[in-house]
Amino acid sequence: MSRREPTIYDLARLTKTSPSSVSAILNGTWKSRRVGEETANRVLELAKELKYTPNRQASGLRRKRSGLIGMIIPMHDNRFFSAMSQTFERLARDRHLYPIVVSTLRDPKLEAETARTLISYQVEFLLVTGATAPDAVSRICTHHGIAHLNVDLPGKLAPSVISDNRWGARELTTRLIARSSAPRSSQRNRFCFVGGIPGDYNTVGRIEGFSEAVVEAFGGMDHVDVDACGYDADQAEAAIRAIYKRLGGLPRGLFVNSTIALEGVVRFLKTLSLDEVRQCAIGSYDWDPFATCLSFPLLMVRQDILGLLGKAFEIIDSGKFDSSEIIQVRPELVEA
Amino acid sequence: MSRREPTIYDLARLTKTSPSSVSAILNGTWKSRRVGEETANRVLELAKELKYTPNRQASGLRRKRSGLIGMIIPMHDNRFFSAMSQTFERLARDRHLYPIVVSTLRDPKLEAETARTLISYQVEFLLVTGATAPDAVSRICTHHGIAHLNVDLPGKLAPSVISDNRWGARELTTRLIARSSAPRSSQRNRFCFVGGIPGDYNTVGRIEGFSEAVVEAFGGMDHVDVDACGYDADQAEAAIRAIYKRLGGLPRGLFVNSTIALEGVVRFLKTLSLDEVRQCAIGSYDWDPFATCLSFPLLMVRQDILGLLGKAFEIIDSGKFDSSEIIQVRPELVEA
DNA sequence: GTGAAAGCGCTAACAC
DNA sequence: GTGTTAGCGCTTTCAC
Repeated sequence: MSRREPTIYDLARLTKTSPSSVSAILNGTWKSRRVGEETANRVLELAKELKYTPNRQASGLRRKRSGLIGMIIPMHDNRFFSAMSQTFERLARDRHLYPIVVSTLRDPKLEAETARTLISYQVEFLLVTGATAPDAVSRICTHHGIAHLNVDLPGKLAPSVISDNRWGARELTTRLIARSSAPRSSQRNRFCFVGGIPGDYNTVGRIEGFSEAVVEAFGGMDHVDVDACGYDADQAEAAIRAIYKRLGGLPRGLFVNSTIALEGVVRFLKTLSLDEVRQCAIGSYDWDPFATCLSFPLLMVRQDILGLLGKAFEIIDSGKFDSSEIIQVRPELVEA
Repeated sequence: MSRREPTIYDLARLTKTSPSSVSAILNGTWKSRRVGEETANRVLELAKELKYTPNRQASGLRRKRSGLIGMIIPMHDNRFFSAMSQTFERLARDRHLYPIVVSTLRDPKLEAETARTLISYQVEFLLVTGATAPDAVSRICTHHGIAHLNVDLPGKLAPSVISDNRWGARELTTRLIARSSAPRSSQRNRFCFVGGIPGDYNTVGRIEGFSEAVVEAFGGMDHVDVDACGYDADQAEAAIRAIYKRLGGLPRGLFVNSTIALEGVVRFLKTLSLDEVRQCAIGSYDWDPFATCLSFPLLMVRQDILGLLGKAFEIIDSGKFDSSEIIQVRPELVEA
């Protein structure tokens, strides 16, 4: 327990070589250093025997890089972001970078603080995912010369890779319209949008896509039919209830902006007859495997996580962090 | 970009003090060092102006601690583990430890390798959550003198904090039995268990609890009624289909061992009439918010994540890592 | 009250 | 082919 960890000095002493040789051997750098094969083996063997573990703080300090790549996300406890973490880890490891994922709870202060802390641990790159204030993080990173980029929500001071919300929403809506049929009541012959936050970048894009599709099919759209009531099941439940009351029934189609909102919507739909619900073409922007458990058909937009992070790592690989280009990645549509 | 980051030497030079004073001031250690208030302010101000950020690799190297606490989990992309990550972060931060969560995909080799890497970054503590081979990780940690403990799945070489699976399963089953009623066919007057892996520690405990409750209520249990078919929706779907065929209908009650298995079960239940399904008392070991969307009542076991990690951090706070005690934390029961 | 200096474990010139 | 040495940026003992 209190046994000092062996260092390269110990290895050098015990194998009668020098620290520099040991270092080179351990790092596989012995192309440049023409170290004797026999010496190398001796060292490697002893290292294994002693279970030598390099001290990366020391190594990082010396070479001024840590081998760390950070990603900040709003929260772990969410299907989308946890899938991001999973894929991020894999892509980072492929590049021999050690991934650190930290959540910042949509709190701009915590975002900035986390960025600073990660920088103090000398992360080499930082992915800023779904940040509330990405530009503040960018300013910090830029000041410290840390290569970084935005994912999921764009910023103005670094490259951004985001979902093509507008395309996804348009496509989802168009397909819903195609599979729907006009209800008896012309009053209810409309599509409604529920969920999300009015100012939110993603919501804005989705409303745009939704509107485009509706206008194209119906020749116009009533703004009353868009209710960005928040990302919350209860609010969504209230929203759909209000729609139902206003129209005297369900609309021809419904665009639910997130699975959390979908929860609330379904809570309300459960109070209706299945036949009534099946008359309404329902889609959700966001994917949840549990949706297969619903008793009515549901069309979902599933974000292309590998596509998003793949593009992000392309930028990392290329080293071009200076643009503030926005790359859009199309999501896919999935039947429940 | 290439501007060298300011160090305490720069701050010392510019404020005409010494690195040691700057260090003390920046660390708030100036109780021990009786440093002049005025000097302190000068330094603090300049540090802010220059956006000085300490280099934690250097500091960690010197003081032989990193301020890092690691947790390995099987995967991010899972409700239970991602909730663990979320809570872990909070509890770690409360203790001024910086949390690093890494997934190891239930792969013993990756678990060991990850432990070694985290150790090389000098983590001060390691939580080993849901590990396939916790003892192998323990051996590595012990060798390097790293305080660590197991969570969710127990090991023999470190303290473990786990869910009381047996209690939870027994309670769930007992309540399901209480709310159920005998079907017309006596052949179907039984409870079935679906999902999980036969050898798996958690599944074993849950089957025990399930059996106890069934035996108590019915005076016996048929082993045919327990099908640990795997943690997989398709397998669970096949399992419930087989049960249905064998019994000529649904059993009196059903214990589904995980929400992923529940998905498969629901897929099958959707093919039946709602009335038929409502006749069967269904429970799931594991919680998912989406379950509120189901059209039949469901009783769920929700693991007490804060309870589990709270206990784990109690051990960390107390510094007693030498026992291999197993602490059990009771889950709670939740109505869908 | 403050400064000088040693050294944490490692890497990379540079010397031989 | 191999060893010596000077730091990386920080903390901490010790001296004044």
